Amino acid sequence: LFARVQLAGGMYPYLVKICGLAKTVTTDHCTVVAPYTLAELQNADTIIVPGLADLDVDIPDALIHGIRKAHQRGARIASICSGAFILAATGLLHGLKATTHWLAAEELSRRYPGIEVDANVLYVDNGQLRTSAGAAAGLDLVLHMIRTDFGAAVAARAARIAVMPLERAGGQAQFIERRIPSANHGSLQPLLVWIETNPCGDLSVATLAEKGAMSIRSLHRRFVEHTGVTPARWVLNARIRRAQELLETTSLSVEQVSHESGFGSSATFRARFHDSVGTSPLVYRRTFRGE
DNA sequence: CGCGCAAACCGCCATG
DNA sequence: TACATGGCGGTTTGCG
Repeated sequence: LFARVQLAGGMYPYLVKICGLAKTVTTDHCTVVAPYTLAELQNADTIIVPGLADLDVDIPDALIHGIRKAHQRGARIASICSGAFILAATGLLHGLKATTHWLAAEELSRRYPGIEVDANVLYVDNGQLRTSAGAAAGLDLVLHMIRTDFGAAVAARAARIAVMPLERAGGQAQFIERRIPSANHGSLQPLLVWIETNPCGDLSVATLAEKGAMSIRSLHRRFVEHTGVTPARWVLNARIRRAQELLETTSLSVEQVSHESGFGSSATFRARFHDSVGTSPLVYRRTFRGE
């Protein structure tokens, strides 16, 4: 996913290098070739730690030290799946929230009581340190990084290339509820998609409830349970996301952007935008496009 | 900024 | 009994 990211100017912003202790790593089902050594950890801006096939193997000291050193240097470090056990072994996750594959969550919590393990999220973003659940959640996390690095438009293109949804959940929420396959009843997914594609128009909780064929009370409960935020908050986040994309990719006036994103007035839009993003719409556009 | 009003939120409880 | 639903109403939030 990283390797295919392309900016508007045609350049590829990420250089991906696979490194390891050995030149080749054989897993149950395939062999991975790692052309680079662990020394590469000290040059990387972002380090992705993959999962372990066997949770009981000893984590090599060289790897632990390499990761710690890179962390001190300020490198961004993320784990996928049971890779959280490697990060946990470095001690860096102590006192932080983290996640891992749901089958391994209990074990992680047992071994490292200092880590607040949450098995119900797709990924946890602690800024410099991030952990993600199963393999697919790793892609969600990477997409999230691309979005914060280069904006929604670039991330959207990467998502399209990978044929995956840009946001399985969202906005400002730092974690995302994982959908368990069996929990199909009353899925919010169609509603979320509808909100995402129709930011303008009537998205009051009353119409949302009607659209989702449930009561306002249930809608509210479902949203909090599955997304971590209330319905109105989710709608607001979706509108901010749309506004950001419009600011990034078009030259529409703030007035037009606010209207196209579903805000009733540009005054409200400016206020809400500043609350969520931290800057005004025009400043956001300017800094995003590079002066 | 502040005002007035409507919507949203959420604990509580009844119901199926 | 365990659980999901949804209505009520007091309080908070947010819009114009």
